[in-house]
Amino acid sequence: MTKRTGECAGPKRQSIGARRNPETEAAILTAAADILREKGVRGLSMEAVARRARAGKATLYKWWPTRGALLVAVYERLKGEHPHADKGHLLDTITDFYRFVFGHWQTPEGQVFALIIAEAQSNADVAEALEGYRRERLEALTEVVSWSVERGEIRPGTESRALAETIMAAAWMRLLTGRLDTDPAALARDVLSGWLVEKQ
Amino acid sequence: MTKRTGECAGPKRQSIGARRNPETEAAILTAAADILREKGVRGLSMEAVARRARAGKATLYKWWPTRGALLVAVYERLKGEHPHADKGHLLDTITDFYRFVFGHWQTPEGQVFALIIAEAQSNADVAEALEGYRRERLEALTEVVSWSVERGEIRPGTESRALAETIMAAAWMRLLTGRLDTDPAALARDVLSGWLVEKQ
DNA sequence: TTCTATATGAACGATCCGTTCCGATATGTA
DNA sequence: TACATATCGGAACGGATCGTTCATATAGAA
Repeated sequence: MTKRTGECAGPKRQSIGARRNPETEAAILTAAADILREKGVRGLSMEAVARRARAGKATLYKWWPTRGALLVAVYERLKGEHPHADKGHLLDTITDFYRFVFGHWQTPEGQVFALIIAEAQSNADVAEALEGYRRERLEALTEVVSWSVERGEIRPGTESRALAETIMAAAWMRLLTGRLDTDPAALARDVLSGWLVEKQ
Repeated sequence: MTKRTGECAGPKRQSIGARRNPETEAAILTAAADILREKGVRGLSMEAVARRARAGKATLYKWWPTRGALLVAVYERLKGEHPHADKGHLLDTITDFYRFVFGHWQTPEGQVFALIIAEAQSNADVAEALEGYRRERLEALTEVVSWSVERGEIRPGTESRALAETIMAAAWMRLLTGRLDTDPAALARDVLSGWLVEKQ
């Protein structure tokens, strides 16, 4: 079994003097993202990224000292905006939320997120970055939920943040167990119906 | 930086004829579990396991062709029973459930579970084993929830399996984001209070 | 006894690790 | 102009692991 060693892509760059070359940074992050898409996280070696980006390993290690740092950088670059458009009813809003994230996670770019969670289990740098992102997303989701609470859609006394975390956990669970084909509307109903004041 | 290469432990075994040596299997799985405890998943190389178990690499690869297969075998051996003692009230039952799993996941043995989930993101064998385990656990939890539904504790019309999955997802979320110090009672309340007929 | 399947230990070529050199390039300052 | 500075690509290193393949020894099964 001959192991295909990654091909080189793109032109070679040079130093542009006593400052960092933005093209080099872009080329490396692009190469890393491409490798992740094509070969998964197991194929993402520093060697392979340097080869593909036509960059020196010294350059790579200078700016991203660990594989975790590189992974986080790729992720920061790829992560899309999660719009939380308030649809007037929380059930619709969360259905849309699930539809959006499941769709996003099914794209090659979105699949990186599962790898980030995986890497975070054995890499403190990645874990820290993931935790920051989780908090950020939780706050945004909490805000949407709290609007619904103010409108009286939800049982009085409900803690918005707790419910938001439940909503988020259900999504992560589907991601990590390969069930992104779950029906967003059904999931939203399963998660939320207990909390809604007006029973459907 | 001198990298400590794992020590050998235990006696050397021999062939016991034209059949598999159960001592070899035990020695290898024990060595793998020990390495996981001591050095984490990054230290779990086939080389290191063979060295520590005083086994030949050929033997290792014969029975566990991939690292994922070995990880699953270790996990199958370590996984403890999750007792779902019905406490009469679902809130108490789930509080106990969270207390048990968080405690278990904080032990060296339990930490393997997070690594299994991580490995499942890039290893189909592990993903399949994880999915089987998830289904098994979900059924057990669903049963407990359904008892509660029958007792009338929960809003009528609640789907036991959906609620059970929500309960489980909340636990996984805490595991994967390093928040096993979450208060079990508070979490159970945050997840369940919307579904309980008698408020708070 | 002969056949078969196992277990250990050693070696192989290959890959990746993290680091360290080198020479070339281009900026900013004196 | 002259020079120090900082980057970049490329190559090499010692070490570790990978997955495979030998040789040798063991002992049950036919």
